[in-house]
Amino acid sequence: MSETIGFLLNDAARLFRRAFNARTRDSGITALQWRLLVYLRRHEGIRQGPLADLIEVEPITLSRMVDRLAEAELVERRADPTDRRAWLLHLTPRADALLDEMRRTTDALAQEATEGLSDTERDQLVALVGRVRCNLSRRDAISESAPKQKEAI
Amino acid sequence: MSETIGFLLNDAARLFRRAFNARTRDSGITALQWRLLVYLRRHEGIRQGPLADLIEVEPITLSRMVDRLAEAELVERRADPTDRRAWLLHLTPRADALLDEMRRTTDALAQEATEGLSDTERDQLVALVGRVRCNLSRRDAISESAPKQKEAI
DNA sequence: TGCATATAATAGCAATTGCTATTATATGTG
DNA sequence: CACATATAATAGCAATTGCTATTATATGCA
Repeated sequence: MSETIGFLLNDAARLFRRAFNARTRDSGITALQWRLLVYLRRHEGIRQGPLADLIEVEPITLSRMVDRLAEAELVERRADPTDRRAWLLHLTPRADALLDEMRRTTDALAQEATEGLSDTERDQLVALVGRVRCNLSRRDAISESAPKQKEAI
Repeated sequence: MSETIGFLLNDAARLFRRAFNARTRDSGITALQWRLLVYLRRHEGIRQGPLADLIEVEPITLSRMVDRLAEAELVERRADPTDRRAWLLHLTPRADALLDEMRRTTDALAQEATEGLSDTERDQLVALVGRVRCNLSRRDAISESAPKQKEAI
């Protein structure tokens, strides 16, 4: 009654991030960097701007994250042959190995998070949260188009 | 299959925060500050340290958040009569009014987030996410007790 | 009581993030 | 082709956060 679904989702997500960070502290990357790598694996060769949209940070923030990940030899910037302003991002073999390892961690964590839930309930949970995400991301796209227009002449 | 529940929860929570921030931009407070106020309403007269634990930021961070909220006349620090080191935190009437207004916003947002879900499905969602939160928060308490011990003599 | 230790809050510093402006390059239009 | 406008990425600055150290006060124990 006094707990909105938003509050609950945020709590659960924060606890998940915290548990993730506690388990991967020695790997040297954060939950946000992990997020970047996961999306990059799904979109090898993507440019910085679109990847910034995907992980929902500002382009300049992504640029600096990539600086650090390139320094750590997890991400590689390659020149875009079709546009000399742009970089194409690629994972290094080291990142692949790291992600495989992380995958085991997140699987174990997901298991712990859903302890006591039946298989059916797990499926329901994933389906329901997925629908919420879908609802919010549609809304988001709508409400975001407005601020993006310049102040009219 | 490639979406862990952690990823999903984080996506949904982030989209929720973003929608919240978009709708409350002119109120002048952020989602994190709102979180502080909500917990404070439930624990009027709490000290800074325990409140920092509740909203899961460092004590120094909470101290500075309270600086700003006191400046905005939303929170009031009162001396603790039983311990001269401590402050007791209280909401101002302004904060009460703000929270009531926010409540309408979050209710509407929760409605939008769960659009297309039946009442039963909504209840299931809240129950399932609640169980996940409970699982993770138990884990958390355990894994946190370890780092807290000093390096043994 | 007297002193070592614990606790509540805060300050200094470093790291990270976003806003705004800037640079380099691409694209559209006459 | 020439020039205005758009786009990809980055730099400067300000705000926020956490780590570590510090100050003031409280508590436990001889």
